[in-house]
Amino acid sequence: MSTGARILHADLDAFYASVEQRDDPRLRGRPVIVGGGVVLAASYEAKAYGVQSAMGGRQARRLCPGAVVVPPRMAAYTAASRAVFAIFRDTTPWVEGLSIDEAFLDVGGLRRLSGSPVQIATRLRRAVREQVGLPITVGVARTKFLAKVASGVAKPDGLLEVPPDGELAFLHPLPVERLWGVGPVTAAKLRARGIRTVGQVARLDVPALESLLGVGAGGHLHALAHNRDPRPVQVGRRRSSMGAQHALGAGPHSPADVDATLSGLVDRVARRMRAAGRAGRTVTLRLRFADYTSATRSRTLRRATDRTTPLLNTARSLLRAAQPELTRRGVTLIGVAVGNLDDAPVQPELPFDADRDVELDTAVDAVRDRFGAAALTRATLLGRRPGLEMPRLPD
DNA sequence: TCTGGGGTCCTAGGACCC
DNA sequence: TCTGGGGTCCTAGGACCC
Repeated sequence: MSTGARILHADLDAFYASVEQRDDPRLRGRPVIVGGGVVLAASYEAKAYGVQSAMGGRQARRLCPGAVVVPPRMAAYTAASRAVFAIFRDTTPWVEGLSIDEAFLDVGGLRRLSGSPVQIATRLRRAVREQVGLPITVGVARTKFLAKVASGVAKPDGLLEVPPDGELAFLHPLPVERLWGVGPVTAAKLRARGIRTVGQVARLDVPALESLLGVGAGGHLHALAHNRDPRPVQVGRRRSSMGAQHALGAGPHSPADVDATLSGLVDRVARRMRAAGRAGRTVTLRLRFADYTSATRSRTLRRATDRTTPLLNTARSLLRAAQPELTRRGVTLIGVAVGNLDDAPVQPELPFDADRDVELDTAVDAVRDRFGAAALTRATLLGRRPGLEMPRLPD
């Protein structure tokens, strides 16, 4: 068992923009911005001018007037992502996808077969370049967290290994913003205490960090600063929610307009769920108001569904309840997400399942014996266990 | 700096169960 | 009649990531 660096974090560089440059030679070497109203991705030539993801389009154009702005082509990005992930899975069966353009790979058991992790990473980068035509950066380390930090430091088109005996020397000089999980809010709180580097975080004790950031975040950050990250690479993770949202203009928007938008969103999500063979139980309505505050309203159904009608009815009912607030505060964004997605989407018809019946009967009897609860019916038990669907009830 | 669209994870209180 | 503790589920909000 190797305890050395064995985790790869592979991350495509400026993914959408790189696909555009690959497919249109005229864009190569030029600053490219993907997206219209907002920057979805910027090529490294554009980033040199200060253009960043999530930046407003107007500001981006001001920073980089020479940029070529292209609309997104999601189908092309999806196809490129599939090709790259095929190379990942060709490298090792232990692949944990994080998003459309990055993944963790555990190559710890492959030394004899494929060479050292750095050799494997080198070949992986070459394969992605030659077969898909895209630049990719790989971080190599003993933990997922450190591999992710390493790829961030090595970008773009780089490869960086953090050797196990050099972990803290690598980590501690870095600015806290490099830590995965430290965003603007946490960074500002730390900065207010004069804490700028990971090493400074590491010198704080847990109670100090917890009082500053809360119990969860404080403990988490303390562990990361000391490079404690026991999480294994997880294969076959599935998403737990699917959603769609749409930013409306400044408004005002009539209830009919909002409802039409809502219908379109629910329809889109429901179609995607059916295409993916997933069903869900929790419908969440997301709202953003004119002052950019936001709110969510959710309701959990008794049974999972992938049907448009019940999902839309639920979303509409949440919307109706929030209507006064919408009118008063002015709605600027509306979103719908379905969560609690089934783990077992392919649910064969269940005309009869003796094992389940016996299991339930036994459970009900045991509860009755112990609590003498005459009111405790089989139905209440079923209601508490949504995954368990009974085709028939006794009595 | 006036901000899209897709997600994950965490926290906290209340209801409810055992 | 009052009391205790552990656990899960639901809802809402928030931080963060790409």
